[in-house]
Amino acid sequence: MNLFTEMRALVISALENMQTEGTLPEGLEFKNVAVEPPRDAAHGDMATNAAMVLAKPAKMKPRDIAEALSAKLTEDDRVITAEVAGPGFLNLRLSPEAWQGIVKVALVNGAEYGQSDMGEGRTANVEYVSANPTGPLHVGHCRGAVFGDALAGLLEYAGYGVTREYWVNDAGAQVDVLARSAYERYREANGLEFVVKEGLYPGDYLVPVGEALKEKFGDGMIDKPESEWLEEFRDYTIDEMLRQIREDLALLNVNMQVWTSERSYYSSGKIEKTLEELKEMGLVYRGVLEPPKGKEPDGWEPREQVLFKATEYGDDVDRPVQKSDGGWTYFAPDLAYHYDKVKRGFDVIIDVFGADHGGYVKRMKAIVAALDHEKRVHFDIKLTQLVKLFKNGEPFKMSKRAGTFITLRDVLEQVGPDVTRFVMLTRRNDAPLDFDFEKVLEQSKDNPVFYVQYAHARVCSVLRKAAEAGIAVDDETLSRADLSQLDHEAELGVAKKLAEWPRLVEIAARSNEPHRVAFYLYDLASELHSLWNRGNDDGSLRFIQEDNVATSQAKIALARAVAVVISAGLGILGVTPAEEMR
RNA sequence: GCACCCAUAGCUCAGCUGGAUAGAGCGCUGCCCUCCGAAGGCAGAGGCCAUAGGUUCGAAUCCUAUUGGGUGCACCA
Repeated sequence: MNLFTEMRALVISALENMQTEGTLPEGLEFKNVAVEPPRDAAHGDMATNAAMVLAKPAKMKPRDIAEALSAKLTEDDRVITAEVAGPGFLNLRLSPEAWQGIVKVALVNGAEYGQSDMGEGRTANVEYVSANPTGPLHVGHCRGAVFGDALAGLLEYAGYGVTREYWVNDAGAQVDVLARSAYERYREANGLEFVVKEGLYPGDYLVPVGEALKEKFGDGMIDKPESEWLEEFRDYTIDEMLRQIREDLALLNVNMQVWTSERSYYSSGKIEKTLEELKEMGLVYRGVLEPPKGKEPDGWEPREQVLFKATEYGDDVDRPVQKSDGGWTYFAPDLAYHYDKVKRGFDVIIDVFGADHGGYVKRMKAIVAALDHEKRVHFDIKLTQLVKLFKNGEPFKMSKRAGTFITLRDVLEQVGPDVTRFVMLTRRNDAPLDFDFEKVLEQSKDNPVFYVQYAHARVCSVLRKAAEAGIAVDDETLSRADLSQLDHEAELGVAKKLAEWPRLVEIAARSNEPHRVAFYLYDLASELHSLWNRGNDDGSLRFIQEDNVATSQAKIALARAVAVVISAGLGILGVTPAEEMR
């Protein structure tokens, strides 16, 4: 239940009513009529722009429409006043009962309060992390992982059937490099000196791999040519890297449903098929690209390649799919993969990339635009900006050579998954994020993670205290409490915030912005803390009222409803709510 | 050179796909602990939303240009 959409429905039906009465002309479009919370609470509880939106098409003055509409709306029990204001806004003030009803709805529906049906059962594919399996995940991957996972959770909550997917770049030159790097560690495990070779991965994370390879092959591969060991070393090392990646993600509570292997595309013929189809559409040709102006790469020379006509769909240049030696470029499997996602029937496809891959957005969009023949798919790409690490306010420089390279696992071991996840979402995805190892663990009001967790824990504390005092506080009982006692403006304020929750979910889901959930939870927590603090001065605002079970239950119901929403919201973000703070 | 992202209080950032007098935290100023949790609370000051145009009833939000910052730019993934 969404009180805002209900009130919008009320406004629409009032407008239709006016049409049948002849006070408003027929044939108007109500699409842009909105009912929103006002920016300033002094303006009332909700505001509608109906009069302003309709004034022009109806050829009427906004105020005339607003006044007629006002008379209609106040006939409803829930609407106390509907005042015309400003350029033609209609400010609604709702009855206390309307807000008290929200508390009950939240308690009855529990974790489902706020769930939306805007997805209407449509399916969404969210691809994220997709880091190359050539090493452990680092903090940069972490943000993408958290963002993608929270976005997936958000879309689920909004009624989509969500697939979480990881694209494994297990093909191409990089994994051969990985195999050669593992080979050097294998030699080392066999007692030979380890030398850092140009172009190989020097990281010591391959040391155990080298040892495992020694277990497997003994010293038999030491002097063998590459052709004898490359394939087996590569497969083993990739598997091992993927195992670690899976493990790290699991520690972060990220669990992918589908892992799609790039290599499988090479053998399946999917790349050829996709290109064949594009060729039939006239979107593939042999040609020579112009060198980029202003910044000519070293050793540039004109070369004939097979190109995808990405410019046809908004890209800046056409993109090579086949190298001059006949091999596929990295772009070719991407083409086939995205076509595959389209063909798998998803209604929504989302790629989550790091900001350093921003240059790929246009070509990816070109792919989907070209291959989504029915123009059915909603395709979006979200970029996550860099994470800057700090320790006690001091910038923390990462360096592989100095051994200060921070892996995802380092972060999780120091900070834990809940804090990590929440902090990563306290900033818009396209804004850089500062992550301070000390500050994120600080237990103070300045730390949003703590602030939200604390609000939840406080409610749990009230429930425990009330139960000790012999007051029944199960949700069933609370939902039947006499909520009309929640008549104080501070209490209604909390209820009003709760009423915004379903609306917030839809806004966040529509824009694919899970950070909005985190900010909302902060605001909601703030409402609860504020009410709590007022209880310090004004005893009648405390949740537990001595010797008055009925009143206590009403007030506790409000608190519990807050906890229900915080819990649901944290659930979307993949964060466990705290029962108590220690 | 081109493309994409960004620019909002002294600082760090929100801002509802165009709504009213632009918000929060930190910092600053002033008050406040006999209290279901003061690891705080309440209040106040603080703004030309980078700049200049445009679109319209209405712009931080959309368009164009400019300035300043980040990222990326064929035969690597």
